[in-house]
Amino acid sequence: MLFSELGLGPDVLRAIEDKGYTQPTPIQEQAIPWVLQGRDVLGCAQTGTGKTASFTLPMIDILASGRARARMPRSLILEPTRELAAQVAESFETYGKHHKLSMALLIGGETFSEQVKRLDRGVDVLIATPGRLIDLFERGNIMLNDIKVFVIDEADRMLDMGFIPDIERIVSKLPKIRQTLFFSATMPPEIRRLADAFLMNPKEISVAPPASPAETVTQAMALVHEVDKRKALRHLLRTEDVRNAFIFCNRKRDIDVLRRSLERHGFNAGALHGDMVQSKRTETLEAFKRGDITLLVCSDVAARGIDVQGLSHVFNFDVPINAEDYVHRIGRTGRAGRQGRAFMLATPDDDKLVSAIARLIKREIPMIAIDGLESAEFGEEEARPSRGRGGRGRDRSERTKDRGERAGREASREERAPRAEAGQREDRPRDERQRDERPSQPRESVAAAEARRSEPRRDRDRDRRRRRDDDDDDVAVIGFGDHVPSFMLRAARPRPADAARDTKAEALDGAQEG
DNA sequence: AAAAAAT
Repeated sequence: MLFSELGLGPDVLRAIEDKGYTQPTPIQEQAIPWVLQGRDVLGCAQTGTGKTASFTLPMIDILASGRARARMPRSLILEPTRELAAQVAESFETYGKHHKLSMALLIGGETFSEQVKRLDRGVDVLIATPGRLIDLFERGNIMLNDIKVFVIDEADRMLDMGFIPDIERIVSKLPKIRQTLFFSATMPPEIRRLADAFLMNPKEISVAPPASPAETVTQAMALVHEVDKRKALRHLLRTEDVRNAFIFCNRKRDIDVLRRSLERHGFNAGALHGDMVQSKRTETLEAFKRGDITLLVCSDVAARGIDVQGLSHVFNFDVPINAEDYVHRIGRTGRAGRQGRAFMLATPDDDKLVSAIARLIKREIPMIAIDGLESAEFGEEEARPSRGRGGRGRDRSERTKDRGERAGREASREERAPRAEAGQREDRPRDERQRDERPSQPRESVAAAEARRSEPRRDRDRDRRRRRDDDDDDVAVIGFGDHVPSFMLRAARPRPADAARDTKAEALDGAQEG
């Protein structure tokens, strides 16, 4: 089957040809003729199947043959993330280059004024993430009365992200008579219900997931101790022939730490996650696509759908919490028939997550050893320097139990005479002991006291992590020994209330407060 | 054990 047989107009075909494509993918082959006929489509397809072009190509054709009324937008595409929205906009630009269609990319994190200006000039296509679209609509900047083609992309992910109420609101502003294209990688009952509500007599299309990563991506996993992860990663980066790679972390706060660590060791790394300002996100992704940056340390914002041509490697610095995310992450490489390689660093604690992944992909991930690193074993206790005492030599259930009991002890102590149980204090880390030297506050409820107590502890841990990163990677800092720096006994950013209390406490020097 | 999205 060729693109030229699908009923697309000559200008779109020319753009496709310019791009060097002749054969449509299965989803394009199945969807395009129906979309051109004006039918609603319910498409079950993952990213990487050529789904985006399956709606942009016919939409360009439809829009080209129609006319805008009072310059109102005639089509709307909703995407779950800003990067995906930007990618769809690129697709419109690529395939619509022989047309005079105008579009607006309406995503958060960018200034309103540019988007509003564009809307005022009149656009044919809106490509948006839900939040910004609603915002602009409520400010009266968008008319949705003339939307003829509406696309919901990645519906299951929208569901995961809690966007469904937003989508329902948006749909309620659209004309009842319209064409709706609805795409989802999976069809759980809630998604099916949603589709029933939004679509009219849809043509259902389902394509096999893209060649499962198992076939085009060579996978491997190293089992290492938490403290050795960065070293293990560096070893892989040096021994593998890495052209460019995504390095996935589970937590945003770990991303920049890892990026800096890589940079210190001479790697060319950027970062991408949802807490960065949008301009930086865009800039970084562009630099990565150009090859100015070769390593991109990222969160799952980049796990799905982001298409970087010819990505050679994916590294899972952390084992993903959801098994499906593993498939999405490694699916960034080995695309379009190319070979890709995916490595994962697991720690002894990741036992269950790794088996869940193996179950999902129906195969074991081959285990490799890293030269010069002691390899770890599943089920082995993992040293947790950042937790202070109680990490080594005891298993997790014991530790958890201990923490629970300790919390209980402290709570009851708070209720009774706070200083009475000196004997038990030796069980606790020194910094906590010292905290107790402060005057107690009898009127504070137990819950409030616990909340107050746990807050500085979080800040302490954060500081400790920062310190570790400044140290040489190979040196694990375990606890503080006998010295507790005074700043550790305060919150890192004292709120005015805390500060006041602390000063007061010092002044009273142990006296009881009323 | 997390991340994604409006400000």
